[in-house]
Amino acid sequence: MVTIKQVAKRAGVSFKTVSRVVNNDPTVKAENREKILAAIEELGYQPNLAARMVRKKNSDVIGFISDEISTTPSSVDILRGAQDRAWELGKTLMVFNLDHKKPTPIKLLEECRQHRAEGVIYGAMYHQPVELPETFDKQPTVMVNCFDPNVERASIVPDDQQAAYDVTMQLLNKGYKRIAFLNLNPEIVAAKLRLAGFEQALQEFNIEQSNYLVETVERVIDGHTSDVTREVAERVIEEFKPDAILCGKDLVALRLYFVLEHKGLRVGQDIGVASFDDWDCIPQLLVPALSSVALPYYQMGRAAVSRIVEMVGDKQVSTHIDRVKCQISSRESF
Amino acid sequence: MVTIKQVAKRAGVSFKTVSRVVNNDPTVKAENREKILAAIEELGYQPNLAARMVRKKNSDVIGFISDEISTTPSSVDILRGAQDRAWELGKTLMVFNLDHKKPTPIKLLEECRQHRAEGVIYGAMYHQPVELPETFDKQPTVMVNCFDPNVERASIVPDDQQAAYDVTMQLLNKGYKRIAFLNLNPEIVAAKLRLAGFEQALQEFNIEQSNYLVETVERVIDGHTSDVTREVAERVIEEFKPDAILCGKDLVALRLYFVLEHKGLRVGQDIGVASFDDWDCIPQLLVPALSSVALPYYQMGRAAVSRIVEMVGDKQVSTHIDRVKCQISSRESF
DNA sequence: TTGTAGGCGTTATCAT
DNA sequence: ATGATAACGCCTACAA
Repeated sequence: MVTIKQVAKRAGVSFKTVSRVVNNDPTVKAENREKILAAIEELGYQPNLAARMVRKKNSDVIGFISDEISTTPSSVDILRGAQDRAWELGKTLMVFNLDHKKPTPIKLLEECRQHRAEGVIYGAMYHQPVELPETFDKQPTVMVNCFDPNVERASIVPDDQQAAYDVTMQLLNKGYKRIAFLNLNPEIVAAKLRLAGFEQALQEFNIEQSNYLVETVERVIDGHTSDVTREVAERVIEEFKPDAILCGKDLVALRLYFVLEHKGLRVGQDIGVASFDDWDCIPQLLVPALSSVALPYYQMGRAAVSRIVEMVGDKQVSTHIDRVKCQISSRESF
Repeated sequence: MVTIKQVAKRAGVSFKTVSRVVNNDPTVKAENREKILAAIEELGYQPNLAARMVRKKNSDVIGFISDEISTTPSSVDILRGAQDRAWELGKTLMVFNLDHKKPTPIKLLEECRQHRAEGVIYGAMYHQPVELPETFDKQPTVMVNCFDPNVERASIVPDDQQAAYDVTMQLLNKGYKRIAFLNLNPEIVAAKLRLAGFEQALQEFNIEQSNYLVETVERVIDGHTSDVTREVAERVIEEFKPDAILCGKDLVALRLYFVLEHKGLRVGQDIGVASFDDWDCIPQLLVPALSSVALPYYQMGRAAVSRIVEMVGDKQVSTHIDRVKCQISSRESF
């Protein structure tokens, strides 16, 4: 590999002058700068970041420990956002995956520290509580799409309650009066928060208990989650006769579309449908296109990096939880 | 940060002895090893990889330039596979995303070289030709899910032709006699290869041209691809009356299911359906569950890292193209 | 404006 | 079995 000294020799100056050019120090004679830049070009010199890192105190590296994030199709956007923001700020994101049978978070954190990461981001595949080991206190840490139920830690999560409130309000404002909510497994954080937002909106409209319904479409048996959307949806439509259905995620809506197609009910006309996730191409693929509340994963990823860089700079630890607003992608299903 | 010297002081030995312990050099007295390990534990010492890298010639870093890979839900599995394999081999994968309006591949390659990456993997979101700049010749390079149409370069791609051949053979063996193939945009590599595999199987069964049909379900207008599965499927079913339909991807099959539901045709009974991708939970979500040929993304990611590590070790450049076999996930749709 | 000396944390060499 | 000493490529401080 080409070193700074070889460039210096080629350009006929001392290596320090080359260093100045590389680091944009203005105190270099234009003529020398030209020569040096030419030499750099010719030799294909690239500064050795490792050597630089040894001498300087900052590594410009941010660790990202992703708890099955890249296993889940939608939440990869967190990584994309984080990557993009890191690039903008001149930082390098070093990503480590954490799978079922894979290294512990502690091992991955050690890896981060060996690379002298200035801070560490811990991201989860879906909004959930995560108890991080104490070792995470040793450097700035930001949690994305998760939070520590015991310790106060800087966190970025989607505002699920606002999301449910907003979409329910929009349904009510459009005149829907009997809404059924096909919620996810009630144990998960998002389901709880969305239920709260849903009921909050209903209260504002003074909708009575008999005029709305909440059902779960996920059965958990032995830790395995199975989906029962079709049977639940059929029953709900038969017995409760809703004029609109809010789905816990796009895949629930997708199954619902099949049920409605089968029953001859036209989405957007005979019955309104709304959903959460706005996952990839699924909403546009459906006919009519599904209105869905987008989870702001990309923004969350960006926010996480912004936050960690702030923490590294200020040294002041602000441990508040950022709830990122979710936007409704309005289409034709209600 | 704790240095090796601080550990040495604590343990009452020279820093070189500590270095030996850290690097598993057996020539250290057991008693001293104990003391040193204890000191390391107490101080929370983590070796500085940057400093190590300055001294050693190998960085154990592999660069991964992902061309919109993480934008595409399925192909992230390439990254997962690469990460996993890298971890197994004691390497660190440094991932850089390449988006539409983002840094050029050349810039990202420079980044890799600044980190002294031992080799670079270039991954694409879907099987396609990619012309890499000449600068990629300067170090071991492996292409995943893509290939260079001009230069011979080590590449890992899915065996689309075999995939189509296998699934078509399976359809024919099960007794289907009039197969319609709803293929993707014929300009893309996968579509061409699959068509070849499809026809190869038909020939082996001596199926005449009048007894199979190939249609495109993607319209490209001004560079934008739009899907016309529904209208094409309706026409094909009406006019050609196939007993089985092979879909270019799961999302095409998904749309087809709606058409079939609408027409009252029962999948797996009145008509067989097969597909490519085996994308996430979509195949299982459909009723009956969709049989689909899985793209071996995870394996390809692993293979890419294995390959680059070999190249780094052997210095002998083998530029052949690895075609990774695709497995059929058999379910109930045919 | 430029160059020299010293040091960052580690590994390699060669004594002891 | 252990420890000085040099070296890696770069940056900082200071001197010229």
